[in-house]
Amino acid sequence: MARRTRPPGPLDLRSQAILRAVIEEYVVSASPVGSQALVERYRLGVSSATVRHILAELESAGLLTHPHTSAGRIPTDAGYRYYVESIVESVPLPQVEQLMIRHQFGQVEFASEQWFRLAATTLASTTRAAGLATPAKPLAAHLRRIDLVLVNERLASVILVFREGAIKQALVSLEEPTEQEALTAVADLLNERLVDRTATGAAAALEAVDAETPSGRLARRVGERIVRTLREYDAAVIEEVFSDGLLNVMEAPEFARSDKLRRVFSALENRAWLGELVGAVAGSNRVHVFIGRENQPLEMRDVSLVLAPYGRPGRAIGVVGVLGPTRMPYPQAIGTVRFVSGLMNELVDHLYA
Amino acid sequence: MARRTRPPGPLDLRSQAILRAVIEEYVVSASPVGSQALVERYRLGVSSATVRHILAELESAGLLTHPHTSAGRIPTDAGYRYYVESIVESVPLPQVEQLMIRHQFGQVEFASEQWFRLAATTLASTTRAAGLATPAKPLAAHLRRIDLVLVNERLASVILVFREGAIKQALVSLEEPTEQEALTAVADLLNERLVDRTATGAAAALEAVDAETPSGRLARRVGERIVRTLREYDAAVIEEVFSDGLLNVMEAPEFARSDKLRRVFSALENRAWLGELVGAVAGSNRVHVFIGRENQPLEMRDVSLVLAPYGRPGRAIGVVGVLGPTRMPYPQAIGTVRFVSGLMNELVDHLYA
DNA sequence: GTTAGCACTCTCCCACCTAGAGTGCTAACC
DNA sequence: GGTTAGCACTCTAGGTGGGAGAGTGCTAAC
Repeated sequence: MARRTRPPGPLDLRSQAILRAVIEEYVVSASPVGSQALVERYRLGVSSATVRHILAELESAGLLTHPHTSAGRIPTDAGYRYYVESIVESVPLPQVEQLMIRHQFGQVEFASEQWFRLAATTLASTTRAAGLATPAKPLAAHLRRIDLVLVNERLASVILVFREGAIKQALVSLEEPTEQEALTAVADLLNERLVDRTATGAAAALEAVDAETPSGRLARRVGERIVRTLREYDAAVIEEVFSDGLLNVMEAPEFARSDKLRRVFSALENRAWLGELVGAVAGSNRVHVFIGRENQPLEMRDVSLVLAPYGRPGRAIGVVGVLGPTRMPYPQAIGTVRFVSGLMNELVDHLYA
Repeated sequence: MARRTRPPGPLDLRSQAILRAVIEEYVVSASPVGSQALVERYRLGVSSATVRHILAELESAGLLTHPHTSAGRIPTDAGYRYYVESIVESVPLPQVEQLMIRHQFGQVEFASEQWFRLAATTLASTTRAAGLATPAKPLAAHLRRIDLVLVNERLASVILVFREGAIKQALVSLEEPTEQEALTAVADLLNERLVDRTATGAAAALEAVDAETPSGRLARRVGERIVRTLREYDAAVIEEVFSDGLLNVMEAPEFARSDKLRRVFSALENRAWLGELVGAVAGSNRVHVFIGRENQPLEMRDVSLVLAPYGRPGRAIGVVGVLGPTRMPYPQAIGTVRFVSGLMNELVDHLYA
């Protein structure tokens, strides 16, 4: 038997149809699919013996597998991959649902910090999987405005507004008792010098501030805090990943025992990996699919991700998508993610138009 | 047998000691405790037969129960309640850990939006349960400052800074193409009229703005958006519940099958209930313990919560605490929650001092 | 190339058994 | 009267064995 996991290669149409049938049957039934069931439920025009023959071929090509001798076939990760790449088209979200979702987004049109949350929630309920979304993070933060508010005489709150609409806040302790007027003057000065700059630009501009006068020292101190906040903001790969509908994933029978679930949750807490994914997805404008063991951290071996970027290329990028069991209705998931990322693009466009 | 769940009543010292031994043994072993094991591991000075007798009494008092005839005893919710109320004192966190935690909080002393996240993370890792925390939400939002930034000629971003240091952002669409100068003028006007007011006060003050001039109309439009944002902020019972370490809960053997876990997660998504809890806890300055079925939503029947408020009574209140299986080391959990809520109080005090 | 037929394999489920843990009760003891 | 040893009893966990059912792979015929 030299034909052990022969590389996939192009499949003839009949084999494709059978692979497709196995996958689509398995996606709904969650249990191995036998040759009998296939001939009964799909008009393949051949007998179960022939189907068995082809199933054996698909298995030796590495696209299907066997839990044990006398069980039906289940797709491998490679099988799903072939299915997604070569067999099916994505299924667009039905018009009715598109309208409903547009309506919901209309409700939060003027609350930009809600957008990505709603995206995750929408994806979760539409695909019955977990929805994921990150806010659109600027590649390099450009200051748009600085605001200083006195909290008490030795503590000030710095509010930074970025060109992309994001906001950051930080506290600065003050060396001397200070009044709001002095702070406001410093804010005016810093607005003049630092606005429209990135972290390094702001640091350079700050050097030019006279450190001899009391107000100059105050400006320096506050300015340094601002630069540090900018640097921290730039350094964060992703600011936040919002997820919703993890309950949907818990309901899948493959996660009935909680050790598998635990793996998924611990992977979701793995910020470094999520950052990498966002990076991978942000590059192009497509919907990306990551299936089972294709995912770097082994914890994610039982789930698939369907992700798409949104935002303004080169300026601010976020990611939306779904996470579900590898046994996932990919065509629908891809269609839904495509629609939602498009919607997010429209919203973000308003900020730049 | 008329002695079916006789009300607890005061227990003699020996019964208390045995109840305590059963609970503490069960908390670490997670399996029913028999009379034999008790005499072996705790010097009770009596034989297993006597212990059996007392166990039977504790059971008829409703403090212990039996999974089945030939199994040992496990505590009931009432048993844990009696244990927490009448038998044990809370165990303070060891000095070493207190220092480590203080050090970590020192790192984020000037990043107030991190405080409650760190609280949850700290509680999770220290108690090996899930940590929960809400930001300190003002009871009624007082405006401290308004900032307007032009996004594009028909869209402006409103930034509201509250007395308590919180920030809210909203977008306003503008009826006519507008320049930043005009917006800044409006911001000055609104700052003058609306600052230090609550939602209703601001709405009243807005009435006085002349709606005839173009800038008056702009001020009205922006002002109305501000009032709506204030109202929304006030209406939200809790803004956000941050949780960390849910993995710890998943690891407990009682959640090996995922249906129980699912219940917990779905209860955590129940905002209304969390709001009620926060309300209940916010009133007094104690650590509150909610055990198993004492919790309103039946989904929470398998877990306990140990919660404490922090913040400024009458002004801004948040809640920190842990969520774990009912089989939880209560004395340690209570001690840790008490310590962390004290720490949070210190941090918040800086904002008011 | 396709199909019917068939032996084979493996899981699932049920019934059954045994060992072990722990109980409740009773009678004796201090 | 409280405490204890002894004992019969109950229930679970875990192991064994067998039968039904599903599905396979192979072979020989079409």
